[in-house]
Amino acid sequence: MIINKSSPVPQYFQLQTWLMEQIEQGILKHGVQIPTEKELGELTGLARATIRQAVGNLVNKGYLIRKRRLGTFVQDRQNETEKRTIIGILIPDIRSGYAPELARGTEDEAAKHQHSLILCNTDDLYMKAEHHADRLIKAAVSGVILIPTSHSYEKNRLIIEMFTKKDIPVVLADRTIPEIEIDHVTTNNFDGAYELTSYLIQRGHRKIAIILSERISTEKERLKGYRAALGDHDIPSDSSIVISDAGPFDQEHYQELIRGLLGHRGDFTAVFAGHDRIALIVYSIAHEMGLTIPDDFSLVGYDDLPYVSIKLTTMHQPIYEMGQESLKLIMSRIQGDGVASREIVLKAHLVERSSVRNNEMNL
Amino acid sequence: MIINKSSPVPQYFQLQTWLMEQIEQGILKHGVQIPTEKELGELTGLARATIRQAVGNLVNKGYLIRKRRLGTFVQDRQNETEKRTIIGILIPDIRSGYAPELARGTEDEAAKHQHSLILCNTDDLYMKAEHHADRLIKAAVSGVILIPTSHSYEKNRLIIEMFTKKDIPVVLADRTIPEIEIDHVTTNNFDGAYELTSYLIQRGHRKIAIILSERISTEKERLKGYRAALGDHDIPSDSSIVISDAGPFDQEHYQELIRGLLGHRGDFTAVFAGHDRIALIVYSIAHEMGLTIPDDFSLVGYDDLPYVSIKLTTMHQPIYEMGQESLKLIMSRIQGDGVASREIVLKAHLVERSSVRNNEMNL
DNA sequence: TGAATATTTTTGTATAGACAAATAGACATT
DNA sequence: AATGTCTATTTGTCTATACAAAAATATTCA
Repeated sequence: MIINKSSPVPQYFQLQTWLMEQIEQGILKHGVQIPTEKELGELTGLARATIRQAVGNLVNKGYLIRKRRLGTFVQDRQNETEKRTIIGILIPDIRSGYAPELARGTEDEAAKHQHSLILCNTDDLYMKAEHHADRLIKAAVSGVILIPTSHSYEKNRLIIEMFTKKDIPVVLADRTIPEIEIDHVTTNNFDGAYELTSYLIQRGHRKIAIILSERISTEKERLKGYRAALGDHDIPSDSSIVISDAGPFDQEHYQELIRGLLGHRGDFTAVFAGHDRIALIVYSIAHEMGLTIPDDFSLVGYDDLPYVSIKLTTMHQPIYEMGQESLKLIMSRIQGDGVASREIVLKAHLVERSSVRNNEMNL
Repeated sequence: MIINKSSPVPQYFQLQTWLMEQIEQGILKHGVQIPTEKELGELTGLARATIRQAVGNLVNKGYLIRKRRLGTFVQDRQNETEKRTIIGILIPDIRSGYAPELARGTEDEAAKHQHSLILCNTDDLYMKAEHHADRLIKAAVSGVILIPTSHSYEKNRLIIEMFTKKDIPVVLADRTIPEIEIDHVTTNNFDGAYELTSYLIQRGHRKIAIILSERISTEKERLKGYRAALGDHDIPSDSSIVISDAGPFDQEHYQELIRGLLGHRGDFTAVFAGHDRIALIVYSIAHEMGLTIPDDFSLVGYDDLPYVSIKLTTMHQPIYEMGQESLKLIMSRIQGDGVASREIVLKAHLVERSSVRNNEMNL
């Protein structure tokens, strides 16, 4: 190693750069002693003060550590990675649906890995999501769990790119985005809806109404499962009792749709609500109209939300586990897994309560 | 300023300390030029290299900034505060009760102030709380919102001290801790319970059962309000229908207690549930036993939890606002408000639904 | 053998002096 | 008025030297 005395770059800086390269290229590894100041003096022909300046700067930056009488040693710069122990979660609203359960599963798993969780509510708005993404990047999160919004796939992609540009791994939870290679965790929505629909059919229901929003990937799958089950049982689909474009969840809008549906009750004997919150609205509207469940019609939901006080037969989704698995994927990416994007599909299972009437004898 | 040449503490360190004190005591303010190296040399009698070492260290630490030809200036250490834009929230369980609403209010307000929110679930366990506190401190949060656990005031204090030792402001939300000077936000639990009890009395109820846990500060206040209302209406308290030591919320335990209470139904015409989750259990146990509300007995709750599908008359607590106000208190502390500890009391209001029967004619 | 002591090495602290580089501000030039 | 040049000042870089302090190692002594 030669110091260029005529270079405009300071000699201490030349030495400092040289040492840093050695460390970063792994030539000088953690714990290894670098030459003593005297030796460096002989090597470079520089005065000890100059050498001290170079080494001192690297000590300040955390690359080296000096030990009196023993020498100067290479330090593992674990500080940086140690500081970055935060994961972000972008969720539409922590108050709604399964969000608390998901957040809890994620946080518990994060805690196991000594990580913290930053909670961001997007309200399905691009502006808010962007704003949060910006701050998450500034906070140097080491990974992000995203529940894609139902509004625009394009916008979701933009958000994802904000992170991937900075090499921050992203995992999608529950919902997916088409045509994008990214780790994601879902449940078997098709199979679940198939099972749930078959359950209704087995209990003698042939006129099964359904209400959900096709625009959301999970509900789209459920609609497919519903149709497949009907088809396999040779039941023709009746489009008048299929509301598949209900749009993103909006209390009032759904109330209206459901009032409309319950208006011509002769057309169905059971209602498949796209998820439990829809089922709750169906229940309350039915109550309003003086109808009782399952006597006047049967009702099933999807999710198995906690703290639901009605006896709703529904598909239990392993939301807590979804949070856990999402975080595990993030952790494996953080630890440098370079494998292709992975998909984890968890299994939902039917929870039988008492919102479905057995109509078999009526057949 | 005199350097003690015979002191065992290095002279550069003496100078460095002196300069730092000047800055931290505000004698040398942001932007002010400190004496030039030459002047410091004359002042202290030290060699320039020694002075450079002292000043250099402070430059490294970010206290000073050197400008060639111009001199050395005091730097506002805003980097740190700029990076620290994270608030922690310690909550028993994000899934339960009003936690999501509180988290949402907090997060929205934090976003307004360009801050992020780290969510920590403690499960009311000291071990978990300590663990989270540790990591929040390492993550350099600039403030913490704590929902005290019901288990032990001592333990809560320990957690608070972990933060205050590091000058991290703490705000208590909802529940309070006695004998501790700290910012907190609550609702008027006494007045609310008084109003709610009076409401029942006005509707002809004189035998009002209550179930809650006195160990939780909020519920203790509610019990007092309940008793005050009874007293003011000259209704003697019947201890056989007062369950005030139900302990921290535990689904199964409460189910048992409520089954016991509903066993001797002649003793009361209304039940005051300490909070909505208790009310939901009362409702479902009543349902199990074939009782209907409000026909067989009346029921009121406290909280006004969202997504409750029964028509429960209850006190609406401004939980979202509580989250907002808590965060505002934190922000004012961050901005250096040194005032004495503050208490914000928000107002709850009665939400009349249909779980209370008007018994007035029966009197 | 084991404890006390001395030696040696390496970083830590400190001095004195020199020239380089940047630049605000004064001054000169176009 | 705009631009270029000079100057003084301050920090930036660098050398050479000296003694201090810590600590591993060798040596001495009881």
